[in-house]
Amino acid sequence: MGRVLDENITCDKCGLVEPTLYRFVHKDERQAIKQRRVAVQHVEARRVLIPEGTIPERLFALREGWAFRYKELPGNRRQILSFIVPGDCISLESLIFPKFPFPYSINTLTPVTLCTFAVGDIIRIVNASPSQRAALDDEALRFYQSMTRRVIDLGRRRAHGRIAQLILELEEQLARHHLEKNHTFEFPLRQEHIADATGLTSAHVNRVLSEIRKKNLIDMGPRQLRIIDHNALVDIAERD
Amino acid sequence: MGRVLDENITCDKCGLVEPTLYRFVHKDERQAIKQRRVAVQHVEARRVLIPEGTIPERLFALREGWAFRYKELPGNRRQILSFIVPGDCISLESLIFPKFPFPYSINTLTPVTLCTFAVGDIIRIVNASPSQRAALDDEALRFYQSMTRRVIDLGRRRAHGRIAQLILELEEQLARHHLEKNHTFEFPLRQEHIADATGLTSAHVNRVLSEIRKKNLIDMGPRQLRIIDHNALVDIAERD
DNA sequence: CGGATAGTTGACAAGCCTCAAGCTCAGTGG
DNA sequence: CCACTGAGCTTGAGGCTTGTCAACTATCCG
Repeated sequence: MGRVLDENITCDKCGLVEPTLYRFVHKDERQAIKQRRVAVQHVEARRVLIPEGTIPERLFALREGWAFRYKELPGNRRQILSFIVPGDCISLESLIFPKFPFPYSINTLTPVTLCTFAVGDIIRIVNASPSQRAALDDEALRFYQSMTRRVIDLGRRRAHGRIAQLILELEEQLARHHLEKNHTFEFPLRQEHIADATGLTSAHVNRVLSEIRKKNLIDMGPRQLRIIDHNALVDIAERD
Repeated sequence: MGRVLDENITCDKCGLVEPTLYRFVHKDERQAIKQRRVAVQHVEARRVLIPEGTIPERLFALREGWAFRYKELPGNRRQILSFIVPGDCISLESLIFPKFPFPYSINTLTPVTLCTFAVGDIIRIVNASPSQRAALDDEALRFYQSMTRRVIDLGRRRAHGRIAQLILELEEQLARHHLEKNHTFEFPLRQEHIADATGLTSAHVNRVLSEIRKKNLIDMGPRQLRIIDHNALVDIAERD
């Protein structure tokens, strides 16, 4: 699953040291975590990182690229649960719930660079201090809140609201990792991904997206998105 | 919010000692938890137990009756996130995430009897032993899995599938608490509740439910439900 | 018996899906 | 340099699922 790179890629050069896994670990313990790193890997787009049903023993920290959690259903249906962006911890779940058999899979959305650790090692390090544990719990909380919002979106909002909500949440998620500037950020999702996240079809996503663009609320460049009228977008997200 | 009963209602007489809060606590520590009980309360149906935005300092264990987590949206919309049945811990979240401002409310579905504790007390007791903490983590895991399933239902299933899924999950939830017998269990939900949980309207829920009943898959008595053809129901839940 | 609550049903409309065709654009190989 | 290809985007016609609204019925409870 992708080749193991040489050790020239150091954690020190990594622009994402702060936001990723390291946020759970005190500065003086970071040397310890670096030494635990098992591998640094590149993986292509559209590759399964964690197949449904497995209990991962490896923990991945996402340095570059995007991934997503999803479940496949009979009849060519697919539901995307959440997107994973640079600085996020893939399989965060296995830190929170060791021995958790994933009821969904994780897939790469773009080519990806990730650092690999043993789940047990990290759990031990994180649990060593209450404040590190608290940082992890914060992340778990955000995760839970995001699932809650998704249930609400899917249950009680229509296409426009769901899509606006998704865009706003991605902006927020990226902003937390300092990957957003002037309401502009990387946006590698195909319309099919938006559809599978919002419970729609790509044809309908297309229609809604065109509308939103025609109203000059957002601008979509090549793999990039800019929010032009933030307030109007929030309005749609809440009302629709 | 409901009157405080005298202390004649003892934990010993409580048929739900095992499944409720006590499941997180070793047998020899149960005396300790009993002494922490702040109150035993009756609350009527349709009363807010925890309003959106609050950080509960009280922990409720549900002895009798049902409740539910829900979020209200502009335009008379309401999304029910999950149902809480006898033996469940209301505001389980505040054990897992202390200082968690609820992004939704909790309401009684029926008249309810609940035991009240201080969140801090219980957290201390539960964290005192790894196995107690593990029992809580198990519960948190189930909670997360159930949210995941709901996202999948709402995103990628249609009315029949969502409703079948809801019925099956409730059966499972009640069975865990030994509140199910011969595929029969208490079922106090109005069609409106089913609608708000599945993201449908009560009119449509009615149509779908009638169909399912006409096919003799389930039987609905007064506040009671019996699953007649379990396999067929599972089939609908997965395919639809 | 009266009043409230919940369930049932029908007609119609809206939202979204399905399917399919055509388009754009970036890559690829001759 | 250009045709070819494939992936993704766009658009349209028609149909299905579900929503909306309203009237009616059933049931419960005091």
